[in-house]
Amino acid sequence: MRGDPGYEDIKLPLASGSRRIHGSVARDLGIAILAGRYAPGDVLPGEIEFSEQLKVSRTAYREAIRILSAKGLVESRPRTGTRVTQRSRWNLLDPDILAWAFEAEPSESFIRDLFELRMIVEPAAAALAAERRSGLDISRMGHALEEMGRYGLATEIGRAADQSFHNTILEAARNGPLMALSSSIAAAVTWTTIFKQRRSALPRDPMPDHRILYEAIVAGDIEAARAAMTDLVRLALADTELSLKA
Amino acid sequence: MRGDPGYEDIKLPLASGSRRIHGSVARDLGIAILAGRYAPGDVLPGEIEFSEQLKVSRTAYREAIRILSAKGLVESRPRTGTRVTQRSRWNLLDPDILAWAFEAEPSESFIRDLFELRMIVEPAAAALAAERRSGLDISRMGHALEEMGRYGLATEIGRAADQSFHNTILEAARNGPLMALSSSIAAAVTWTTIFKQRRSALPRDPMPDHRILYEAIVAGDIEAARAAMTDLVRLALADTELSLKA
DNA sequence: TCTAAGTTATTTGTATGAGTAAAGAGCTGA
DNA sequence: TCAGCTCTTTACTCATACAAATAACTTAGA
Repeated sequence: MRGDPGYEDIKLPLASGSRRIHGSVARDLGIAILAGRYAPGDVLPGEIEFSEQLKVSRTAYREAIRILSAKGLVESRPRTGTRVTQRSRWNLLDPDILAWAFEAEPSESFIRDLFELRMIVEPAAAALAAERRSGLDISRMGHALEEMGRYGLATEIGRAADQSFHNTILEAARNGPLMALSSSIAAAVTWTTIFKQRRSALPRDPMPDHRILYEAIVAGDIEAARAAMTDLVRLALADTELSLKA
Repeated sequence: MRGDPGYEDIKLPLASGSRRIHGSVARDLGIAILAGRYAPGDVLPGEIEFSEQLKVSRTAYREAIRILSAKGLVESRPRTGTRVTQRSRWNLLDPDILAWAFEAEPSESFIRDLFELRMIVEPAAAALAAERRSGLDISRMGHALEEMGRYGLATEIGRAADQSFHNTILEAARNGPLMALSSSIAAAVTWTTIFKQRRSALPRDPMPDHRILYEAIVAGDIEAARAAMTDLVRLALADTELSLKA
């Protein structure tokens, strides 16, 4: 199923590959579902048969199914078996599901939907951050920005700084659920960034936009921060679309 | 822990109490964690000890832990045991977690955070819906609105219509991740609505605001839809704050 | 013939016990 | 002081048996 090299080599910050068997099985099945190899409504083979087929114990298999069930991908009942639920019941913002979706070659429309959501959420978060940021937030963002400038997005450490920059903004917004949402999206952004890097070098220097955003938040200028983040996401979308077509 | 009657009597649309043991244990522990009875960093008792204490088999207990782990609440490793993760790693937008949070008497700040997120997401969703709605969407919304007017929010069927109304808007926005986000929030909204109802009758007729929103979406007026939804959420927040203080 | 109650068979759910593998703690030697 | 080893605790995996739930079937009664 995955003769495709390259993915495994990328070290994710929170991928938590979790080499445990139940984790691997959940991951494999999750990817298969998101890839459409099991469609909503499909009934999986029975526990005994399927676990034998996967060469794992029934216990491990069942724990994998519990994981998928917790994320809304499947639903099991006695007698009827375990079936894939309707797509509308999937927790598409779950970090694992997003990661799996990107491993399964996400559709272009899915990526566009994610960017649409970013365009809604992140400017608002930036605005809140400009309103509520503390001195600590500012210094952290400054540090991240500096590292980002020094190493660039082509390096692991540079991407980590980018993530840290965005993450600090979301922390500064002081909103737990919003933070959770952003973490998920951030994971997806990481993947799209990697996508971009895999095709070609980034065609544009991302630093100026980041600096404008940073200045706006430091100044506490709410509307400027909102506008700067809007631009930033828009440009990221443009880059992504470019690399998808390329 | 909960001598407080009333919760169990409320029939939720998708509560899916799932009377299976692993589900109950996950629910109980999840509520305990969200209530702060187990704090981030705390280590749970060992599998054997804890499962005996809970009077369930290790199998069922472990499946419960897998569920919590899938939602980011806990993390288990050999030798270290199972510990509650940092709050920032929790999937606060997971429908189950939101439900558990409300069972655990959510803090006022948490509710405010949720409304803040609604204020960001739902007006944008309404705007998208005004842009993309189909005839089917319109007729569904109209039907829901009518039922809502007929039965009122004090009845089960009326609340279902309210949910259906909002749900259709989010469907009309044609964005999977946004839809998933909204479903989670919708669940929370259900709870806050019930909260409101428990204290006192709703002090204000919600229908006019809903009708204005409906008309805007039907007319395809993007900005009007955005504004109408903004008002609607703002009023809902005001009502909720009122009933929290009462 | 149709309906409703009861029965059966199939599938997931729960329990238990044995053994494996991972990872922190402590020891040992340089 | 520190690198490496052993030890021990803990979750992880496996196999097996049995229980519970429920869709499908069967049968009794009208």
